[in-house]
Amino acid sequence: MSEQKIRNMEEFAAVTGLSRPTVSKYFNDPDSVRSSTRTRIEAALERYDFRPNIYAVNQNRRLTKNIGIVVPYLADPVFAEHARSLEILCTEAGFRPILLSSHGGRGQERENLDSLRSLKPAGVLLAPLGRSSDKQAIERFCRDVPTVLFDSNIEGMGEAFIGSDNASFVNQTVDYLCRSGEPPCFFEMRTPANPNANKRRIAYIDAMARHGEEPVVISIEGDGWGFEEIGRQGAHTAIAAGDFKTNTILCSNDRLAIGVLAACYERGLRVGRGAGFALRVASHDDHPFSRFTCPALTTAAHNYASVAESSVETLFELIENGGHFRTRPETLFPAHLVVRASA
Amino acid sequence: MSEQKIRNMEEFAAVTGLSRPTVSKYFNDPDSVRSSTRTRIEAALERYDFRPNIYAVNQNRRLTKNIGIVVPYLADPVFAEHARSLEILCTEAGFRPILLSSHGGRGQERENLDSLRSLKPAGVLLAPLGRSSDKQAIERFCRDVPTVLFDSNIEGMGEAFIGSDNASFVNQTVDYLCRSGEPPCFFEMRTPANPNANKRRIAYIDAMARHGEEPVVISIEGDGWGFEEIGRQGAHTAIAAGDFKTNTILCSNDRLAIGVLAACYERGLRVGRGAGFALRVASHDDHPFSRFTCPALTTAAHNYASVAESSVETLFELIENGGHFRTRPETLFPAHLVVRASA
DNA sequence: CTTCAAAATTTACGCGCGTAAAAATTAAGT
DNA sequence: ACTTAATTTTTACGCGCGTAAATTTTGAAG
Repeated sequence: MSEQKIRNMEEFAAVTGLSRPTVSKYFNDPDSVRSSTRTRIEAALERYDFRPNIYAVNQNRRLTKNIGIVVPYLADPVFAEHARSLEILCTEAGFRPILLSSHGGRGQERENLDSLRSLKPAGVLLAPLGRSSDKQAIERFCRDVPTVLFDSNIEGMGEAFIGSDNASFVNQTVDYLCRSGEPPCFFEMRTPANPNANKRRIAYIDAMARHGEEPVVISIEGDGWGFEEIGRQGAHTAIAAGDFKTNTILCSNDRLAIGVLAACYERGLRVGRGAGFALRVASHDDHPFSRFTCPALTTAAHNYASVAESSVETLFELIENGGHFRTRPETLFPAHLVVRASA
Repeated sequence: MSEQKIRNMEEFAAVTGLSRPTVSKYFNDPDSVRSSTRTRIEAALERYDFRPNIYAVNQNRRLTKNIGIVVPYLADPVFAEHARSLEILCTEAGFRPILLSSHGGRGQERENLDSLRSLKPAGVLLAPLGRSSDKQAIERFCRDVPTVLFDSNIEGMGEAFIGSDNASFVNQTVDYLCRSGEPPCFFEMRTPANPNANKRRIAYIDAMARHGEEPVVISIEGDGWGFEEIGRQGAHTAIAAGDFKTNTILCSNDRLAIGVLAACYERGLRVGRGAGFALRVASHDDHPFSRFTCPALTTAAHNYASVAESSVETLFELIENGGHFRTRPETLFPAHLVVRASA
C-alpha cells in the first residue's frame, strides 16, 4: 500500500512529478486539471493515501467546505432524525457537516454560534431554541454567516426559513378528530420552548371555529425539554380536575402525548377509538417512537425528507448567491395524517 | 463595544501594546504571562472580542484541543444521551468536542475515523458499531490517535475500554424476575449489531443455571437499527408460535422491549405483574423513554454519568500519558435495577 | 545602588497550503 | 511548420499563528 510517509503536499507532488500548485488545483476541483494529470495524481493517491492538511487548507480559503448544523436538543429523537438527514445530504454534496446541539440552553446556543463563526463555514443550518434564543446573538451571527433557519422560525432572522406548516398539521388532526368522534381539547405547555407550539394553538382555535365547536385549551406548567414527564404530570392534573371537556385530547406534540398516554395508563383509562375506550389521544410530529406507543399514536407526520432536502438546497442556493437573497423565502411543508390506534 | 475590526493577532497585540507572541502565550495558557499583562489583554478582549484563527492555531500545534466523539447511531436515544454527557464534560475541560455518528454503517464509521484523523484530535472517544465495524480500519486508527473505546468493546482495540458490566445487568434482572415470579425467557436478535448482546445472552444462561432453571433463548431475525420494529414483529411471531415457555420475557435491550410491548398491546395481552396480567416484560439499558412506555418498563439502568465521566477521565489520562497505557484497562460499571410496572 | 537568576518578552523562522501573476504547453487553424 | 489563443503549469508570495532562541525586564538579596 503505502511506500513512504508523505508529510505534505510538496512531497506528494514530488512523487507525482508535478508541481505542488497543480496538485492543489486538483484537490480543489479534480476537473480543473488535464485528464492525464488527473490520472497521475489519482494513481499516486492509491499508493500513498495522502490527504491535504485541513487546517492549512481552511486557513487560506476565505470560505471552507464546512456546513454548520445546529439543533436545539439532540437527545430529542425528532431532531436526531433531522440531523441525520441533513448530515447525509451535506456529505453527498461534498461538504463537511458539523453537528452541534444547544442542549436546550441559551448559553450553549450562543457558544455554538460563536464556535461556528470562527470555523468560517460556507453556510449554517440553524434550528433555533425559539423562545429562549438570544435573538440579538442570532441576528449578529446571520449578518456574518449565510444561514438558513429550519424547524422553528424567528421572524426576519436568517436568509430563509424551511419548516412545517403548522396549520396543515392541526387542520388535519382536528378535521379527522371532529368527523370521527367528539371534538378535541388541545393540550399544550403554557410556556413552550418552541414557536411552533403557539402557531399550533392558534390553528387549533381557528379549526374549531370552522367546525363550529368551542375550543378548549389546556395549558400546563413545566420548563425544560423533559416533555414526556411534563405531559404526564400535566395530564394527571388535568384529568383529575376534569379539564378535558370531551373524550378527545389533541396534544401539541408527540412527546407530550407520550406523557399523556403514560398518565392515562397509570389511571387505568383505555385510550383508543370506539366502544370500550375512555379517551382518544392524537398529536403532531410523528416522533420516531410514536409507532410503538401503546396504543400507537395517531399523529400528523412531518415530511422529514422534504424539509431536509429543501433546507440543504436552499442553503446551497444561498451560498452560490453570495450569502444573500433579495427576499426571505419561507417554505412550509404540509403534514400527512397518520391514523393509528390511539384516536 | 468594538471600536475597529481586528483582523489577526498582530493587530490585536498592537492595541494591547504587547508583542504578538506574548499574546499568543496568553491564549495558550493565560497563567503563563504576568498578571499585569493578563489584565491588559483581557481588558482589550472586552473591547475588541478577538478570537485566534482556529485553523492557523491548529496548523501549528502538533495536537489540537479537539476531541472526537464517535457513536454508532445518534438517532438512538441511548447514544444521544451518551453523546450529550460526553460533550458537556469535554467542553468543561476546555476541549472542543466533535460529534460524529456512524449512522449504523460500516462505511460511515470508516469515513468518520478518516475525517477525525485529519483533524489531529488530542484524543477520541469511540463507541464502535461492533459486529459490522471494519476492525482493521479501527486498529490502524488507534495506532495513530489516542483512542478510548466506550459502550461496546472490541478486544484489544484502543488504549482502554469503559462500558457497562453486562453480567451485572443480566444478573439483577434475572434474579429479580426469578424471585418475583416465573423465570424469564430471553428475547434477542439472532445477529445483534452490538457485542454487548452476546455477553447478555451468555450471562442470562449462566444466571439461569445458578437459579437451577432451564434457559430459554428466543433469537429473532432482523437487520439494521430499527430495533423496535424488529422486536415487535419478532414478538408477534414468537408469541404466535408459543416460543415463550414462561409468562416472563427478558429482552436484551429496551428498544427491543418497546417493540415487544407494542406487539403485546396489539394482541390484547396485558403486561405487568400480579393477577390479571398475561405477561411480564423486563429489559436492559434504561432507555430515556422506558419510563413512559405503557406499562413503564422494568429495566437495568446504565450508570450513564459514570460511564461518561470515566471515559473522559481515562482519555485525559491517556493524553497526558502520551497516548499509550502499559496495559489496556477495562472499566465496567454495574447496573442498578429499576423496577417499574412491566415486571 | 549592584548583582544575578528567574520570568517575561521579543526576534526570527517555519508550518502547509491557496492563489495571483508569469511562464509554458497545448491544440486549432492556416 | 507557424501563429495565436486557450489551457495548464509554475513561480512567488502571503495567510495567521506556534515556538525555539535571544533579549530584556523584574524583583529579591546583598
